[in-house]
Amino acid sequence: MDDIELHDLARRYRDILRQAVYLVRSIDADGELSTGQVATLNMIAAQPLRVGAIARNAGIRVPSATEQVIKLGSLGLVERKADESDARVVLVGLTDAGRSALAEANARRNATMATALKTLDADELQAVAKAIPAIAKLNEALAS
Amino acid sequence: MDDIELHDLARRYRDILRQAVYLVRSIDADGELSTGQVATLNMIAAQPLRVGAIARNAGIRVPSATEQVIKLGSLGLVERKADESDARVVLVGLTDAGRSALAEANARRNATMATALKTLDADELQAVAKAIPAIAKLNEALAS
DNA sequence: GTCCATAGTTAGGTAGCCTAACATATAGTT
DNA sequence: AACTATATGTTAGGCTACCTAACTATGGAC
Repeated sequence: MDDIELHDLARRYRDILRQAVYLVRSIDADGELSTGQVATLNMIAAQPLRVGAIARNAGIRVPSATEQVIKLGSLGLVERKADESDARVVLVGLTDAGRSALAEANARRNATMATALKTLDADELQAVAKAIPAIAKLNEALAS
Repeated sequence: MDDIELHDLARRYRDILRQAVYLVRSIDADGELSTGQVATLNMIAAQPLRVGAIARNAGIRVPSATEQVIKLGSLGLVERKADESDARVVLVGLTDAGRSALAEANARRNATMATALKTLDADELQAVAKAIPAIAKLNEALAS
């Protein structure tokens, strides 16, 4: 694929992405938890993470992550634990309430998306499914 | 495609989209114009729009659009004109400076995206290209 | 002409990000 | 062991972009 086509693809991809960004935000606005909050909860679902790791994964600075953690903590969704081997470290994990709030939020968001996906025909669904790994790779390339 | 698969696709699609949202923001952060500002300028590139139309297209409220227009106006990128047939209406159009700033911003963003696209192989590029119309349709479905 | 609807602005508030400055803990050096 | 440099978070203060509520001015219906 030559440069001209590549630039055209870039333009078209950016166009739909811009729209999608807005839509994701509006889907998320339905619930009580913001996009960023759900993203943070998802991150620590598998195992507790330090504040710095949350910041890095979310693409924000450490003080912003601290803020988020404080907020989520005051909502009772996360808890802060000490790291046994390093007293500087704060480990942030889900509470039971956090776990169920996350499950609910994810379910609602996925359901909305699934409903939208139903409007696509089989070929289009196939196209989206096939593109996902490529987009994931693209995301990685953009991240660096 | 049955419901279970659909929900799985929804989840995976939401995952990469969430990442992409963050990346779009970080790409945009490189320039002097914010994501929203460029989106607004793009909107009025073809023909001047009223403040209300800008708000609707951008998915924001009218007062927020007013703010944006004021900001862009003070940067000399847009100009406000009266509508001849309705004195309540404010038409917002690009100035020459706005047009060239927009071209520059788009070029820079597309170039960044094109560079990232170069890391994909032919099959992956094909997959992205094919998915774009489907995603556009999906966006429409989500918008309603 | 009165009344309601529409277009936009102004005022005031909030969420979520930022940088700079700080406190504390660890690790490395002598 | 003491001294210094590095790493982890928090606090303080500020900015942008959004919001709702209240307002002004124009337009349209009756």
